[in-house]
Formats: sequence, C-alpha cells, structure tokens
Amino acid sequence: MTPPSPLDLEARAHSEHAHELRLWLRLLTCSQLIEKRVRAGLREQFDTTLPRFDLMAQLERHPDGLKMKELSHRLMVTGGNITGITDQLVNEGLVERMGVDGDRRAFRVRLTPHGRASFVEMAQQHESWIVEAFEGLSPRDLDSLHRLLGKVKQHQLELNQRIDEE
Amino acid sequence: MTPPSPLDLEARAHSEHAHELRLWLRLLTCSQLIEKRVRAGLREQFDTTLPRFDLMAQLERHPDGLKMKELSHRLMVTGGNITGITDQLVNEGLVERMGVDGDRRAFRVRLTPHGRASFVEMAQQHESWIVEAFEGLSPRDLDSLHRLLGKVKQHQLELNQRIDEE
DNA sequence: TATTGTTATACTCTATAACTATA
DNA sequence: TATAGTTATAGAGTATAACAATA
Repeated sequence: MTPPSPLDLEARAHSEHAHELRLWLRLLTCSQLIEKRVRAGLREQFDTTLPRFDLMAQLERHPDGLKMKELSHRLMVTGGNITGITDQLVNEGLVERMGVDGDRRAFRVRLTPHGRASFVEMAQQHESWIVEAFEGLSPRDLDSLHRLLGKVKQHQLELNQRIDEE
Repeated sequence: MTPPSPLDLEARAHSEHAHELRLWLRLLTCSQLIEKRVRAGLREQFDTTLPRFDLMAQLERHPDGLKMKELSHRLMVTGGNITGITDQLVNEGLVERMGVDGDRRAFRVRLTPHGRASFVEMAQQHESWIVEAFEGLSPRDLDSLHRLLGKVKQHQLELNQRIDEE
C-alpha cells in the first residue's frame, strides 16, 4: 500500500490558485502549438526561421529602416543576436545596412526590393496559417480574446516597468 | 546586457485578416513575457530550467511514475530530449528510473522524496509568479479567457490530428 | 563616460537518425 | 516487424561579456 503522501496539504494549498495555473498552462500550450506549426511551415516552405521572419516583418512596417538597437528592443532579444540575423539576411540580399546621418556608430537596416518581395510571399502564407489556427472562433470570440489578452499584456508591461526601475 | 524590455511585436499585423494576426501576436507576446519571467525565476532562484520543471510537474501529478514515451508525449518533445533531461535529474537525485513489470524495454520515471520536496518548493514560487501575471484579471475574466483558449486548443489538436492522419 | 554595434563564446532546447534491446 | 529508449549530432536561439568606434 502506498504511504500517505506528505504533500496532500501542499496540493490543497495550491488548488487555491488552480484557476490561474490552469489558465497559464492552457495559454502556453496554445501558443506552443501554433508556434510549432508556424516554425515548421517557415522552415519547410521558405527555408527560414521565426526570428528572421519577425525581423523582416518589423522592417516591412518601417520602410525607412530601423536601427539595430531598435530591432533589438522590438524583438526582445539582445544585440549580438540582431547582428547575427542581420548578417545572414544581408548575405542573402534580403536586407541592407545604411548609414545614419549624424551618428557614425549606428546603422539603419532596411529591406531590399528582393527582401520585400520575399517577405510578402511569406507573409501571405503565414497569414493563412494564423487564420487557420483561429478558425474555430467566432468574430465575437476573436474580439473577446484580443481584449482579454490586452489586459494581460498591459499588466506584464507594468510589471516589467517596475522591475526596470528597481 | 540584459534582455531588452518591451516591444512592439504586434506591429507585424497588416492585411485583411488583421484581426487574426493581431490576436496571434498578442497571444505570443503574452506567453513570451510570462515565460521569460518564469524561466528567469527558475534559473535565478533554483538553478533549473522550464523543461526540467515541467517534467517534474508531470511526475508530481503521477506519483506512480510515467514512462519515457508518456513524458515525451505530454511535454511535446521527442524522446532523445526526455532521456537527456531525465539523466540530469537522476544525477541530482531528483527522479529515479524504475522497471516496468512485463516490459523490459520500458521504465517508469518518478520523483524521489528529495525530488518531491524540491518540486514543492519550486511550485510554490512558480504559483506566485503565475498569480502575479494574471492579477490584472477579474475572476470572470480568468474564466472567459480559459474558455476561449479552450476552443483554440481544441482546434489545434484537431488540426494536428488531421496532419497525423495524412 | 556612455552608447552603438560587433565579436566570441557557451549553454539550453530541440529534432533527426542510427542504434540496442526487447516485444 | 514494431516499439521503448538511447546515443550522437547539428542547428536554432539565446545571453553574457569584452571590445572598438563614436558620441
């Protein structure tokens, strides 16, 4: 016979916040499942990766280019990684580094015409994966989910703000 | 250099299906922000990683242990990785491999008493991070979000089912 | 002195494929 | 033949820290 578990008490204490924990696990599962499909599609159909796609997506939104520092901030990764991804994309002729007037330390990175055409093609396919991922939701559900996640996001940003100020 | 704080990943959305794209980017942003905090906490306070924590969490829910194959399925990663993580945890005395009656190929992996105690400590802290992450939501919001994500998850699983059958 | 960006490095996480030992 | 698990390997993705050039 199994000895009584010493952890029954803790298990009960945990169940007090079981709602939050279950929500977190479900949120994580959803984003992992969708992300896996997107990564696989980018790899199989376009021989690229999500960080590369994300960097190009940022540049597509900013035709005049973005500085390395700005890319680092927007993609939430440290600078060395941006250098590496940018180097790859430059070698493939998809983006280019341009000088910045008045600051010879910095670059503007922007899409080349080839990079822009390439991105448009990927973005169309990407969109279809995402539409497929959410086709189980009504327009009203989509809106509710967006609004609720907006609250979550806002709260995370406030938490990070507090930490940055410490 | 610390990881850059926030972001504007959501800038990526553009087309006629902008609703779905924006929802996806927001979902991804939320899970990334929370996940980064959890990973950082596990590393700083317990010198461990999220996959290790997740494996132990599975075992805590299954006191009789789980087979390597089951862990692989539940954690959504391939078998070789389970071997690696399990090896680490065995070396640290946190889990153990037990034989399975009637199948000498397989193992049951389960928490040791030390592993269980260690997990409880981590889980309490983990819970506080998750509660903090969602403290901006009312109980009603929590419930709505959980229900909506349930629809998303269900749809992903059906999509994967279709792919597995191809 | 501070900031922008690069370089070098190391570590975690992951998938793939070949392998073994059982079934 | 098929399955459970291991091993070996390669590559993605990331952070850290030291560094150069410029502000």
